[in-house]
Amino acid sequence: MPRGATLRDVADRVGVSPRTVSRVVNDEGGFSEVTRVRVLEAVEDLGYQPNMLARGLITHRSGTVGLVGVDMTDPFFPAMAEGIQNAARETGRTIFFASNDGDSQRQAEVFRSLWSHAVDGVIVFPAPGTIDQLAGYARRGMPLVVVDDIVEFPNLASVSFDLEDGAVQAAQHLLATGRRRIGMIGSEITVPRTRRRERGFYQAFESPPVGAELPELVRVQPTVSGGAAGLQKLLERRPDLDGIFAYNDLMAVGAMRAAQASGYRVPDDIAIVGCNDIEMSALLNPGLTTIRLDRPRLSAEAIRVLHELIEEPTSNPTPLVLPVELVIREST
Amino acid sequence: MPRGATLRDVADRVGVSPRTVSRVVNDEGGFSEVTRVRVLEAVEDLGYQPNMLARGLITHRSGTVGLVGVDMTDPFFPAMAEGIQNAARETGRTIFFASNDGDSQRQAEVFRSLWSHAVDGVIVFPAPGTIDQLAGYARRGMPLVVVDDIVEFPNLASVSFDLEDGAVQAAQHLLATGRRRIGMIGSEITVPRTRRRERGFYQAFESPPVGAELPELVRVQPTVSGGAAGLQKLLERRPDLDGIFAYNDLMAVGAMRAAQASGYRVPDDIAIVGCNDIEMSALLNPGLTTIRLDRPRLSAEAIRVLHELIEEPTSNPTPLVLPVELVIREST
DNA sequence: CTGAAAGCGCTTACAG
DNA sequence: CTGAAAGCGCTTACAG
Repeated sequence: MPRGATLRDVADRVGVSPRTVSRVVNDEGGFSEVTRVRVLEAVEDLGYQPNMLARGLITHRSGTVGLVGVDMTDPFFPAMAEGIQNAARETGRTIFFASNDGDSQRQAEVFRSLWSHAVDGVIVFPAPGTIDQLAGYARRGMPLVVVDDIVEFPNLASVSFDLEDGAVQAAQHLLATGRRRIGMIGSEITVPRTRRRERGFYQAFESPPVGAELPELVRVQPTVSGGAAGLQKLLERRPDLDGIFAYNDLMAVGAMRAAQASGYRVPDDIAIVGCNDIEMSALLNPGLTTIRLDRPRLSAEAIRVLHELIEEPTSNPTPLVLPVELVIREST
Repeated sequence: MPRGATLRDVADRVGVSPRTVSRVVNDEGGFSEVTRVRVLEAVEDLGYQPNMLARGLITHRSGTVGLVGVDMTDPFFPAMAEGIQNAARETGRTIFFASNDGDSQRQAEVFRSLWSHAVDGVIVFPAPGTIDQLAGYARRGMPLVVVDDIVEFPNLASVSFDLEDGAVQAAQHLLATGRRRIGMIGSEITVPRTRRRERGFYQAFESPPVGAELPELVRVQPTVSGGAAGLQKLLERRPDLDGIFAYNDLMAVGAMRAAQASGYRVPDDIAIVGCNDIEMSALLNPGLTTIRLDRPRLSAEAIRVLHELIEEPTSNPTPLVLPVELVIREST
């Protein structure tokens, strides 16, 4: 941490008090045009940059926002993080970034650190089972936005995608295109958001078309290899399976490769629908039919809601749930 | 930015001076066991967390490190960022994250902000043409590590991959597997690192096998659609092309899809080699032969070198260039 | 082993 | 329109 010019350095050069420089730098008004020009010249000459540490100590605004993801290598995450980072910059805030690795302990460490650094607020993709932990920070006055989950708590907002409906759309699409023996490869991580996707999936079978059989469900790790394992399990139960809905696109890819390796053709023998529409999905062969999430929209809403919370900490915002859309490609 | 318990709150509760609490919290020694226990109890009870803003103001160590990427949605980046973030956490530092979008102006904004927040150092994937900008910050005392480029400057280290050799390996592999009419799809962004890859590519043709023709080169945007356009351009020049080396995997995917769309079989008619080994490359059909970069290694080295620079700001580190490896899959 | 004083670089509240 | 004083929450340098 190098030392640059200070308010006093600028003041000494111009021959005014630090208070006057502060007024000009923050454009508070109450100074003459001559003073303004001379101060700004000195600021330029000395390369003065205000020290946010000193400013934050007084104003209780550090100009920083925490972004806590699960794992940056999740292909769903980077586009969201990029959007959040851009939106934050436009409001003059810088992003602290950290991963919780889906682990409650690690998330606790991360929040301790963010608290120490006096962040103005945090956007978090919560580790499973950490809502109480988060609510604790919200109670202590930290503005918090939970992404990808539906939570109601004072000083804590939540924004998420309507993936219950996404699962309905996926299953209905499989049924509408003539599939009758359908399986879902779900996630073995048991949190409300995984359960919602399963609920939507089953909901589509409440008034099934003629000939549709009861759907199958397996739960595996939400990874490529998990998806492959899930497909194997489903085929053991039911070798004549003709449609798959996977919890996410990575699992769908795994299932697709495993099906092809077992001699099934996609989509001729088995149709596959994923979820998330990650960048890779359009580039696969065959292209993956999936549920598209408007990630730029979620990024923008998350930052917007967080800023509202920062300005008005007592408000009790209602959870925001964004619509999703089926994208049909060659895998169905 | 909420207000938590302060050193004084803890001191008042125990009945000692803030100075004593400071000693215990920082484990400086010079206190009795009784005092230690009572202070730590009070710290626990009050949920005291040191304010890094106040501490940083005095110590000139903020406990933060900047990570400046080009664009988080570049599939090469997230695994690196995750590694850097984990390594930083182990040394008790938190990451400020920002993208420069490959733009010099934006990078300048980002650095102004990082300077204001008094980062202890920065790891940067530089925007094209910004070495002078970065050298300026290094000169002002900011420890800096440049990734993916070779730079020599006081107080500034650089770590990168030997992609000149990677290009040699790629071209030699194409030649060794019998390809004779080979093209390279290069990047239109003109910086030393793109030129190095082209140099390596040509180097492999300095003593070519019998029948090998002079290679072709086109330069396009380093994206999927750029790769597709690049392949079209190469085929216009030379419809009997039988081997391609692409600047990165995204371009290789674009070239692969474009070749297939034009009726060429991969690898039967045209073999394709990419570069970077992003996660997607193993999941394509056919799987992409490419140059693997040891990203965890680079992350670890970047943080290690940065910490050395933070401890010893005057040292003049030699650029670190890491070896790379060809990964053969079905596209060749 | 412990504490009073000064000060990091700013802003707030006040006086002129 | 301008400035002197106090203080944010800590650490440093010193005294006892």
